[in-house]
Amino acid sequence: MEEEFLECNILHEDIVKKVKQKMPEDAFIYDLAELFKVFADSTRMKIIYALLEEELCVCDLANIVGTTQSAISHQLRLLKQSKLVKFRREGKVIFYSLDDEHISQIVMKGSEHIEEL
Amino acid sequence: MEEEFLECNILHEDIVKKVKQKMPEDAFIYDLAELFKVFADSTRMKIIYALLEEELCVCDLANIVGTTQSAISHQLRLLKQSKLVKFRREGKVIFYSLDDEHISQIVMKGSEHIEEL
DNA sequence: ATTACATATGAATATATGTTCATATGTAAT
DNA sequence: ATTACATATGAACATATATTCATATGTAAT
Repeated sequence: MEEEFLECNILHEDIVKKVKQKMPEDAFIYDLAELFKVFADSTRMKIIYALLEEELCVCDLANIVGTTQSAISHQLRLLKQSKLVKFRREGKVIFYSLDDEHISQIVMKGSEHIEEL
Repeated sequence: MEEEFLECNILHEDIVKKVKQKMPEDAFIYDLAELFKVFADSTRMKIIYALLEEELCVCDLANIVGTTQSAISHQLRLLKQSKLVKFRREGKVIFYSLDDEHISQIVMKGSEHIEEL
């Protein structure tokens, strides 16, 4: 017959306090999640794997990944915004390549986890 | 006046062929993207950071993360499905903890990238 | 058995996100 | 200037996903 709305009491107050102190800032967590979002799509992951091998133009990427030029171009924009790829122009063709050594490390750690399942 | 719909010719055939051979299977890429999806949400990232410190129950997680018990519970289900957390029951309380050493490594690599921007 | 409470879960809603289509931009060649 | 083509981009659409709300389940205590 209780009329309370106790969503959730703290069960272990000291532990909660301790963990809260060690938590990173919200903005940091947000940025980190944003970074992992880039890896969280199979089209982008294919692009990344392709670029791990070779500097590639948009058109070749579309062929390798198996989708349209437009889709690749949209995804490259996200990768650019996250500073994961860089590019250079050569006439009409634009070549993309990976911009950061962490990328392969992140991908490798992820694939280790997958392979051990 | 051309009536062709050349979406995208292969520009560098030899390179495309070479990179294609080195590409992982689609299923692997898909699984990898699925894994990174788990890290690609700030609520789950907060849960992960909290669990890096300490084994925690759902209720305490809700307080630390700053959301409802239900939201935490839903997210823990995803983390369970990806084999990233394990749990043990102690009476009414269920304690969650990280299930894999790769998790901290993946998070650390990601945060290195963030911090260098 | 009934009450309390920690957790789980289904359905609904709102929002985010990827692809497609049409079109624009930029560069080179004629 | 005009044509060709590699790439970029805006809008529309479809799908995925996170949270909320209500409610169910499981455990312990009375």
